Amino acid sequence: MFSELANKISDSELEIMKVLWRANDALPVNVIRETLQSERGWEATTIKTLVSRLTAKGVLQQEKRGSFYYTPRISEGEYNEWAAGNLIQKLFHGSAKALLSTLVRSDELTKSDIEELRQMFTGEE
Amino acid sequence: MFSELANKISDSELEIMKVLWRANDALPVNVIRETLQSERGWEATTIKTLVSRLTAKGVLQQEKRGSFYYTPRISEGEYNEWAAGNLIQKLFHGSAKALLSTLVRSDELTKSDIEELRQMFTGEE
DNA sequence: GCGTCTAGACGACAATTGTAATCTTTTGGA
DNA sequence: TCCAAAAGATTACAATTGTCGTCTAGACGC
Repeated sequence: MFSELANKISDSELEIMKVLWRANDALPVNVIRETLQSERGWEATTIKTLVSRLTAKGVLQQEKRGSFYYTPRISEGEYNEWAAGNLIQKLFHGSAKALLSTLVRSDELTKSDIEELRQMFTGEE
Repeated sequence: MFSELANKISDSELEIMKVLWRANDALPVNVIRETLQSERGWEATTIKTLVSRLTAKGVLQQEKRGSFYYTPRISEGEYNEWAAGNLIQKLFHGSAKALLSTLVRSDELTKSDIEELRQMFTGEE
């Protein structure tokens, strides 16, 4: 039920979302800007545009407290779940196992990754 | 080393790739068209455009045999690996385990999926 | 040889995206 | 109270994407 929101987030916009998710709190644009200006070298207006677009799309919620503060209407976990599910549908015929097999077979997983996964599946609960 | 090719494939273009991957052989546009016209309801020119774009991007290789036959320059496995790795980098800080945890915690995996995965990690080889 | 059909080239056009500049309205400070 | 700085709105503009239409040059049947 978040897919309508999630599939509207572009790559650049995602950077905005990440800042808000990390902050875990409503933030005004200038705080987002401070973070992303150093991290990505973006101009202030670029950030504003992205925030506006996300708000227009309904992905961010705007709240007036002096200036505007923004809150995501979709959590990082929800988004990540959606994105993973989306990939699985699009490329792996809906089979999470197929995705896993691909990862195991590729260089994506180091030996120690595999060991951790093994523990995840054999370990507790 | 396939990332330059992979990250240029758009969603619609991917449908073309899937047909070629399934065929596992070079195909002329009209065969691709027959498949996709029924499956997706696309007009012939739409298919041609997508094939041309993929060729221009270097993702498909064109070979003149009477009419043109097309072959992918990236395999489905390579593409899927790239896409999975890309997702992991973009959303899971490079941790395949984090992706897995998300899948396990979400509805993406059924009980029997999890059982299969457990076997994958504890079973043979 | 002539007309038709098709493959391929080229053009089109709106929506989205990445990246920003400029204009306007607040607003906090001297 | 007036101004500069910040915040927000508006505009911009090229590239990509999704979807097609049209035009042309061969290929094929009669």
